[in-house]
Amino acid sequence: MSEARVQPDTRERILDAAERLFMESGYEGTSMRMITGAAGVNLAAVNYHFGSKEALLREVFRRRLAWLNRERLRLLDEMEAQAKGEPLKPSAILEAFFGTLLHMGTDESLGGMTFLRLLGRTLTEPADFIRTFFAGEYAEVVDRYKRALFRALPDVPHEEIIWRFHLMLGAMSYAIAGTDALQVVTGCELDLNNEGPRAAELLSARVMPFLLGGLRAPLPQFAVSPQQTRKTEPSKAA
Amino acid sequence: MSEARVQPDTRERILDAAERLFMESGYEGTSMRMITGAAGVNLAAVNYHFGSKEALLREVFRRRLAWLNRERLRLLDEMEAQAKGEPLKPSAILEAFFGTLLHMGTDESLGGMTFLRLLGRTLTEPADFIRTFFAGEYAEVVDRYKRALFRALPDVPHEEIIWRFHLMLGAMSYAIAGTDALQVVTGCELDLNNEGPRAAELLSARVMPFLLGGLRAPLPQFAVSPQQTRKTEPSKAA
DNA sequence: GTCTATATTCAGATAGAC
DNA sequence: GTCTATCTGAATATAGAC
Repeated sequence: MSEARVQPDTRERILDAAERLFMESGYEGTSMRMITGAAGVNLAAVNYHFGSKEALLREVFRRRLAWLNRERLRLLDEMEAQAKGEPLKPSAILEAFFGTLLHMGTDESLGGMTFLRLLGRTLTEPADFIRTFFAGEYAEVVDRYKRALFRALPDVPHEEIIWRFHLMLGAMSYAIAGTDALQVVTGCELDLNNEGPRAAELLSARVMPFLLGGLRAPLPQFAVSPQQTRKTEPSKAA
Repeated sequence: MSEARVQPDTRERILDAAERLFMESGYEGTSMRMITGAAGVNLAAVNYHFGSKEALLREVFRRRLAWLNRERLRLLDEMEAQAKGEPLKPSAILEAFFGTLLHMGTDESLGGMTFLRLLGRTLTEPADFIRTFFAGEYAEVVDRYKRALFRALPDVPHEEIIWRFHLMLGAMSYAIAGTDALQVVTGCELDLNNEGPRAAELLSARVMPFLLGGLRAPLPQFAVSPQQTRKTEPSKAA
């Protein structure tokens, strides 16, 4: 990376501004003029540096997901090496997958809470090119973690595990992205916005027990077919 | 609001088309021309009948949420009357809140799966007017259900209950709205799209145990006693 | 109530001077 | 690499005939 010290690097400023604005207003709701205005650069600079608005969005994510994917794979490799062939604990798998994500929220150089919220929100953007982009970016990591969960929960049908993976992703995404949306719905302000870097720790303590509780909940009747699974008694709260 | 004649009712056709297109492409991603084209009506008809695109969106939701809110309140009233002052069971509360929602997915006259997915997806739309609209529509029902949960879980801090309400809403919304988005992420096709009316039953059997497991998961350490905010070990492992 | 035609604004993208 | 000026198309909305 060539450090443009004299100037605060046009490229980076565009990416930072786009990251924040896509988070606040969504992809369709953010115009190039809003981005270049906020970044303090010329309108033409986006197309010069990135080629198009779509390509800009992809680059906004690529620079963050590169680290996230690498870290998630590294942690899984490490845990599996230590386990010497034994299945991992579900809680350890979730901690690696979601904890790594939440860690980004504490580190501004990894995008901080802005990127976390952008990521959660963008997963529901309907545009086709966004969905195909994420499919490619996530494929390897999700496949590895899915297989780790299959081994960790040998009595649970694979389809059920995939469903619960979906549900955990959904809960986590809303917990992060929908902070203000859901606050409006539940009419109650949660202490996330004012906490800055600590927000991710608070989130983690709140969310991880919920996810584990959901993942290990009793199976629905019709899903138990292959071999009668011991009903995981959902340890009562409080 | 005056009744139109025998016609296939321009107003309804616009609402139906808008419901589907907003679900598929989002609010910003759907143009008036797409809507009037799909509905087979004139472009000017939307502004004649509804006044603006924003007002159209609100009306799309109002005609469905009227039933949903009424039914949710009715069920809660009924249960509370039968309980004669005793707290309700958490599972009964969730069944009333989320089961009513899922029931709409089985009934085409209530919008079917199209509306369910639209609702889940629209909760994350960043536009301001959408968020304030939902705040007003949801206020009463959410307040009533929150209070029912407070009574049902007297040992759990209110803030924790609200968080878990958020998380349940998020999981449910993604399970419904993000069907294709998350399928792309997890790289696995779930049997939702082809099941038609049965989709809601399948969803219910899959999702309700997960939600209950999450709601009743062990509490994070710091939520029990307000002073110590230690790093939390989310209780038991596998 | 429905339609045509149009006003107005704003979007993404680019050509070409510097 | 950066900037001005502009192209082209599409968006919402409305005026006014029928």
